[in-house]
This record gives sequence, C-alpha cells and structure tokens, in this order.
Amino acid sequence: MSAASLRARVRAEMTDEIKAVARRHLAADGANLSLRAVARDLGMASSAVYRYVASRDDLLTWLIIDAYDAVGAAAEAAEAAVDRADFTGRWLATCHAVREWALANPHEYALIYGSPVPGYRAPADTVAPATRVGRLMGRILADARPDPGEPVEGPLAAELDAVAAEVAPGVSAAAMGRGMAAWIHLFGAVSFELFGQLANAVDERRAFFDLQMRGAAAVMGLARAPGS
Amino acid sequence: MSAASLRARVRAEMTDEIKAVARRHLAADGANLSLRAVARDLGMASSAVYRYVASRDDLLTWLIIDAYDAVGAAAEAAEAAVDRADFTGRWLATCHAVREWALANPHEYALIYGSPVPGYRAPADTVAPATRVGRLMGRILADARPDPGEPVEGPLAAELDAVAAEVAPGVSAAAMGRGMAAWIHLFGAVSFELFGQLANAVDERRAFFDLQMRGAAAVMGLARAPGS
DNA sequence: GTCCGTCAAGAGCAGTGCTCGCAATCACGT
DNA sequence: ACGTGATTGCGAGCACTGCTCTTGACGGAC
Repeated sequence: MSAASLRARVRAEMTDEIKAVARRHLAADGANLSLRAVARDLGMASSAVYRYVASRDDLLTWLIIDAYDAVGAAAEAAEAAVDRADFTGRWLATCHAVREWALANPHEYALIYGSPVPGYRAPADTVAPATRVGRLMGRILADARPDPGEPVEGPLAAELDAVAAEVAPGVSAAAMGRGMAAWIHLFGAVSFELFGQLANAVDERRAFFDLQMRGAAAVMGLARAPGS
Repeated sequence: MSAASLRARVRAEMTDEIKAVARRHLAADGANLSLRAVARDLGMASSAVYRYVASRDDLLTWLIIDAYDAVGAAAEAAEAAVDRADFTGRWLATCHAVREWALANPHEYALIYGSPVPGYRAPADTVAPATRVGRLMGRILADARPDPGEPVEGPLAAELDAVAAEVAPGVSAAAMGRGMAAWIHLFGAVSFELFGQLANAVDERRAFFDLQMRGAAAVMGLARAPGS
C-alpha cells in the first residue's frame, strides 16, 4: 500500500508515543526518568518498550537530539524575525530565544548543556543538531563583517580559521575567537541562571542577561542596534 | 579525656573515612555513586553508614562543599603567587587554576557547576563555600580599580551595586557587570571544554582558554600584564 | 557492676535497568 | 484464502539501588 509498510508505520507511531511520554517524564522528574515509569504510563510492561528502545541511554539520545533541534528552531525563528541589517538585534533575539527556551524546558536544557549524564557517551548522531545554534551565530557574525583584529598566533590560529571556514566564512581567526567568546558567554549565562549560581546575587534575571549579551555583542564587534 | 569525647572523635574519623571513599567513588563513577558501594568498600553493611550519613543527598552535599573549597583553595593559592600589581596576571592565574582543577577532578566540577542532580535541592550550607572563587575575583577587580563606565539603568543597577559592595568594594555597577561577565566567561569556558561542546572544534584547549580569558581580562578593564 | 547509649548487622520494601522464554497476533507472500 | 513467520507483548527473574526497622552486642559513664 503505502511507501512504508503498515508494520513500519505502526512502529514509528509507537516510538513517537514513547518519545512523547518520555519527554513528559523528563520535564517532570529530570534526567532520572525511568523506563519502567514511562512503560506504566503507556500501559504496557517495561519489557515491551525494549522492543522499541535499545536501552535507557538510547532513549536519552533521542531526547537529546530533539532538544538540540528545539533550541535551534526557537533561536532561528526568533532571529529570522529581525531586520537582516540589525546585527545586534539578531544576536539579542537569538540570545533571548535560547534563554526563554531554557527557562521553559529546564530539564531538557540541562540534558544538553549540563553535565553529561554519568556513564553516558554521546553518540555521533548528536553532534550535527548540536551545532545548530552555533551555526546561526556564525551567520550573524559573518554578515556583520567584524574587524579582523590582531592576528592570533600559534597553532590555535589554524583551528580558529577552520572553525570560521565552517560556520562564519570570511571571518578572521581573532574575530572568530571573539565570536566564540560570545557563544560561551551566552550559554554560560543561561547555565548559571538555570543552575542556581545567580541565587542571592541578582534577581533581575532578564535585565541582567540582556546587559550581559549586549556586552557580548560589543565584544564581538557587532554594529550597535538602531535606536539603542 | 580530650576536649572532644572519644566517641565524638571516633565518629569524626569515621565520617572522614566515608567522605574519602565516597570521593574516590565519585572520581571513578561520577555523580551516581551508591551508598551501598562505598559501604562495601568500607567493609560494613549499607545500613551502618546511615549512622553517619543522613541520606545519599547528604553525602553529596558534603562532597559539594568540599569541592567548592577545593577549587577555591586552588585558585587562591595560584593567585597569591602573582605580583599584586599584575592584575591580569592574577586573573589568568585564577582562571588556569580553576581550569586545571576541573580537568583533574571532572566529576567534582560537574557536581558543583554542572546541572543540579535530579531531585537534589542545595542546602544553605553550600552557598558560602560556593562564593569563594567569586570573592577572589572580586578582590582582583577591586584592586584594579576599573573604569566606572557608563551608568547602568533600572533596578538592576542597585543589585549590581549590592554585589559590588559585597565582593568588590568601590567598583561601579557597570564595572561589576563586566566583572560578572568575566566570571561567567570563565566557568562557561571550563564547562564547555569539560562537557564536550568543544569537541570537533578546537583541540588546542589550553591556548584557546588562555585567549578567551585574556579577552575577558580586557573586557573587565584589567591592566595589561607586564611584558605581554 | 550495672545501665544505657551507640553501633553494626540483617532482613525487608519499593524501586531500577535489562534479559529471556513463551504465547499470541497479525500483516504479508504465495 | 490461507498458512506462516516475523513481530509484539507479557511475566518472571537477576542484580542492583536508597532507605527503614528491628535486633543483638559492645563498651564507656556513672
């Protein structure tokens, strides 16, 4: 009948359902989700889900890939809504989108940007989606044509050039280094806020984050946003 | 006999021994250390260690406090060895000390700067040791008397002033904001390196980190290190 | 010398990831 | 149209976890 056999289609639906329930459990209980519990929620024996999921780590990998895709999509959507010439605006839209997604999905954020879960080794499937936000930032940086700055010395220069060639063509090694500083700054700020390092220090979370990311934009050498 | 009764002394020794074994297990297996396993290593029944440890979370809290103290001590020792007038040098010494401690004790680092372990709520005892590295950075910043910069607006300014009053007296809100940017940058960079976000991007880890932290020093407004 | 606090042990509960054999079912190829 | 074989689900079971409770024994304090 269909291109995919009925069996395969039912199987795909089943795996989707497992993923959905697992994501719900992840949101509720964090990374210590239990296969047995999702099996219970699905109304079937724990051993039955092993027909679809190779292991608990396998299930986590699915969720990790989905999470990377979700932040990436959120960031891209927010960035796309900004005037292409407003580089700082594009950068800030990206930052706030990432932060808001993280606040809305804290456990999923922790899954991808927190400490690796013990005994878990990230398979190769996860590296491609993981680069999505970085690539978006690279595009902004390349469009902004930042000041090349003083040349970087040593073997590091070649590596930064390689990174630039991959995500931000035409950007110098030094500017790429500053771009990665902003990248680190972004996820560092979100992680600190989410993981509680800002407790008892700053309550104006959004304003603080905004200040931080504007500073990062300046370091990167993005043009000042129109009307700010 | 002694000031502390014999009972209390034996008890203290026992808890120290438990902590030591637990730290060994943490280093080997990560945050999913099991009380039963450390009990086995100690040659006693799992139920016996509950005489000394209230719960697994309690044990984790001990290790967290120790870890905060250990990074703090490592950073302070490295920073103390640098000429007081060389602010950038003091900053870089702090950064590299933190990074090297983290590389040597990855699981302990993950415990304190990674995602919070699921279901674990950090007790109040952990907040004091947690500020140790931040306070050290504050002292460097205050000594460097950075440019006040443009005033920060809104309620955030008061919060930044309060933070400055606590860790870096005499520093303006804007400069404090830049100092916190460096703070975030430091731990963001270490976390990214340790948690695998730099994989397939940069191999010259130390040189990259050094470049990043020199950039952070510049952003903070520290004086350029003598002879660099 | 008795007494009571402290300690360690064992059994047990509820939960986990994961495996394996058995039974049923149901889409598919002939 | 039908037999069949792959696919699915189940239950029992293993080894493990955190944690509780009871029981027995040791030993310092009075």
